[in-house]
Amino acid sequence: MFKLTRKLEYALIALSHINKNSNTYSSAKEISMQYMLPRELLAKTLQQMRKLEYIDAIKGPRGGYVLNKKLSSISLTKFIEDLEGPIGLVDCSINDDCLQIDQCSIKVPINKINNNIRSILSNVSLSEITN
Amino acid sequence: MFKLTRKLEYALIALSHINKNSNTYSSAKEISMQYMLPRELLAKTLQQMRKLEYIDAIKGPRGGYVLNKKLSSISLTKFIEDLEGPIGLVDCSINDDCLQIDQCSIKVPINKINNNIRSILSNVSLSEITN
DNA sequence: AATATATACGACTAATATAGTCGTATATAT
DNA sequence: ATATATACGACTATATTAGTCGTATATATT
Repeated sequence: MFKLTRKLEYALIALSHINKNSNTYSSAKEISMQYMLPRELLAKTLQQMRKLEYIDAIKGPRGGYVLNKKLSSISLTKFIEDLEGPIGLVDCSINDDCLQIDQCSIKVPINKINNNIRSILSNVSLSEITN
Repeated sequence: MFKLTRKLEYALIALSHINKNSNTYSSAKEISMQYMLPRELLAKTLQQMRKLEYIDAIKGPRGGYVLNKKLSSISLTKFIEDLEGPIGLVDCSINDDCLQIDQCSIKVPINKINNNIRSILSNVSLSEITN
């Protein structure tokens, strides 16, 4: 319950690695080998992070990725939602199509908890995870 | 991301209903109709809650379920983990079989966040959700 | 110019987890 | 006796997540 996806795990591990090796470009190959992560999936994740402008990509031999944003300026909520979509304990925290309408007894309290979780994650920056 | 399972949703809705109708027994049929929940799945969920002694069951006509525990005395962490197993953002918060071992850069900070989430949920009682 | 190495990306398959159904047994109030 | 309710295991369906593959493109190096 409440597991992070592997994509997120890999993304965080990759960012941590790229951050610690900011003097060079880190390639998908290098990261996948060092942490024993499936290469192609990691590559896709890195590509997604580049699209989201978390990192920059340099093609060709000796190429790879570098940070493009200050990790301390990114909250975990933003990062998770950028990669995986909105955080919501129940569907109706995200959209409105629920048959229950007024019948539903738990919507309000669940959404409070949802906000609490988002707020915890908002108070954690990526640098706290990748350091 | 971070969605509750339907089982959990149904369980909370059912508890809320049973709680509000503590003068009679609430049946699976009645609850499933009122909230438009799939009957069999709800029934299973109620059976699981009975096994966990959250509710008592009475068989036969006019039978159904009643509360067997004070909702205010049960934390959401306990309830979720009883129904769905341990809360853990990553597998290594739960078990130890990870190839990474020392290599892993994110284990410690992730586990801190995990504890924060568990602690939020621990400070919410079922009565806060079902009232 | 040729080669090797790297990212980019869409299409695909595989694996897993969640959701939901069905059949049958048992208890009990009327 | 009958109807209504829980109990429960086996099963199927669906959705989500995880992972692979093929092909294109850019570029440093020789």
